[in-house]
Amino acid sequence: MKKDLSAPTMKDVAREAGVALGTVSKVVNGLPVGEPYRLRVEEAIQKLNYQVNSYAQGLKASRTHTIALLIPNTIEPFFASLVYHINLTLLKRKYRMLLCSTDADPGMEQEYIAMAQQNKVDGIIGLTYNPNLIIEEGTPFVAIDRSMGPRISCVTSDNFAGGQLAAEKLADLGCKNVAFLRIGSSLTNEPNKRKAGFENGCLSRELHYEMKILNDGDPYEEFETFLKEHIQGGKLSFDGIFCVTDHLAYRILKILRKLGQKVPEDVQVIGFDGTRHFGFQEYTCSTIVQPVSEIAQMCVDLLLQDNMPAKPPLVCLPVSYAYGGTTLEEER
Amino acid sequence: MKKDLSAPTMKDVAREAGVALGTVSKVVNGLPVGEPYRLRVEEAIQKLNYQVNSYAQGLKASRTHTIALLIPNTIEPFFASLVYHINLTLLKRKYRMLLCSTDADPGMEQEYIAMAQQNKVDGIIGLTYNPNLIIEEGTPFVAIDRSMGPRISCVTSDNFAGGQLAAEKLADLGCKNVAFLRIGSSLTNEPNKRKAGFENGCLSRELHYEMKILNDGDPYEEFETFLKEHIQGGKLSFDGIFCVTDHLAYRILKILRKLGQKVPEDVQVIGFDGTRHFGFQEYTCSTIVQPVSEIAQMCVDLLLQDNMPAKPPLVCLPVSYAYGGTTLEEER
DNA sequence: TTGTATGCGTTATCAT
DNA sequence: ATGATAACGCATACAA
Repeated sequence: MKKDLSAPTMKDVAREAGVALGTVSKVVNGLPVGEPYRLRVEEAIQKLNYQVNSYAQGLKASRTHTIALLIPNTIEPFFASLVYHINLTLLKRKYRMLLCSTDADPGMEQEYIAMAQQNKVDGIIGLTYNPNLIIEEGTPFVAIDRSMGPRISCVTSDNFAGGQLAAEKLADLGCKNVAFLRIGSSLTNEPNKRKAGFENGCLSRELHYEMKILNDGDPYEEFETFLKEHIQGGKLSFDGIFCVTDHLAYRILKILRKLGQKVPEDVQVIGFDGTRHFGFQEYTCSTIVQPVSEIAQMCVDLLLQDNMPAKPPLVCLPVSYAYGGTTLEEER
Repeated sequence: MKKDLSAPTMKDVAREAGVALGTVSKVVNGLPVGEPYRLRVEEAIQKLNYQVNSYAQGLKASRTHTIALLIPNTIEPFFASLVYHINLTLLKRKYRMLLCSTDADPGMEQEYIAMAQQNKVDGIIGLTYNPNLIIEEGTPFVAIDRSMGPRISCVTSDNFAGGQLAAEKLADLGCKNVAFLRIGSSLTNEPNKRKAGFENGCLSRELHYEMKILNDGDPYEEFETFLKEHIQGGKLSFDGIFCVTDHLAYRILKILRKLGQKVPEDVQVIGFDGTRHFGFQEYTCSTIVQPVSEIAQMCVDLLLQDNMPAKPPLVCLPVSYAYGGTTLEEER
């Protein structure tokens, strides 16, 4: 018996089965083939433990059944969840995922794109921060949370509606004077619309509001200072706070605790994202939940263009409110 | 000018630069080439925006610079952190990562291995649960947290030492009667040694302990029952609890709160993993921290066998204790 | 040192 | 329907 140092190839299978190379290829790809032939080939495949070589396939067909996902990291809950759901969606379609964790570094993002292109991926899904990212004409690309020009679809939550919903919820829950807190990149991106939505919601419900907006790198202490300034005789003038992310809400909750404010009795807090403890447990705070699974599905659908009408420039998916302990319970 | 529907190849570059194919190959791979040639080739590469085709490379060289990572999901913090750090380590070595999220499903794990093999990965890193996982002889494999036979290296934290450390910490912090709580798969794996380590630590410090061990699927309520049974007149008989993971600790903390027990005043709690809020914030509880970055590095080193002596069957990396609010502060 | 030729494993286009 | 043969883009042994 011959020891195979390398894996068996179609040629080996063909020889074993006593048929021609082309026949084996057809069997492997499920093309019509005479029944007796098919049987013999399948037998040979079993016997030799043959597996197709995706690299040879990809070289020939220039379709690799692989996509690249560019994401800042896999650790922050929202990103982690995106990765998980995109992976799941791809798996159903028998696609592989090349994970590209970029740390939100513009240079790294660009490098990873080059890598993906060299790797002949069938497409790229990217949650990126580089405003000047160069994507070659021929590479299908779907962006998450950031519009990147007309050629590229962008998938995102309905951030405006989410902000609005937060305002309405706070109003429904009895708030009279609320605050919007934000920290994040100064780049224009879709999540920025949460602010406008919130303002809109406050206006339509005649809810008084103030805003405190920081940029990445600004010290969180400014929030503490801001809140302190609004405390008179131990009482915070706000009875509701909308934080642009659950992550921020977490930090604000800590500050509030430190300042002796009770949540939700003294002040109610709503975050954004739908982050859960340990991924699958309770919400970390009352929150506007992003439809991560739907976002994942939409990205993949758009990228692979199955039964997709055209290439919509911007797809906004509906968000929902979830109680997470930092608001008063719904009256019912 | 010819419109390229497909990307330029080495042949195009060679023609553009007026040199032979082989010369271009050498330039691309950094092999010695006459300076004037090199210049012209590099110019042509710039001009045509040439990129190597990894698939052609891989087919020829049967090295793909790609590894597959099998992991249950990317959502639970410990897994998410592993993915992140492994990705980082691979990037430094210019390796790509095929992410395989298995949901800890034995069938899926096996399928993903076949996929990885078809994709000619240079190796696989796997945190898997299938006790009968079949890995072909020729595929380099490094396991995390589970020994998989003599041929395969396993990388893990020093779980035994971690358990022991937890016991010692509790003793140092004044505990007299402690409990060990565990839930998880009944499969034998490395983290199971936490129990033995804890027992050992208790014994050597003459610390009285009890255990409550559940298996996956058992209802968490049993922990609540267990704890209730140990409350006499509102007072819990345990003054320290070691939970096998931070995740479990989180749930136990909720139960303790419900039962009116104050942490850390009435009872101190130590978890395992080193989970942080939102990935980068404070620890979710006082905990035994796994050296995730080192684990990642070790896995990759072992897999790629650079300056690695032999193939050690089991590598245990040192853990450390971190204060996270659920124990009394260290006296100093 | 540079150029040429062959083959990697597959698919697809042909005749048969 | 089946079988031979030519690409796919690159690396490399070998000839120049």
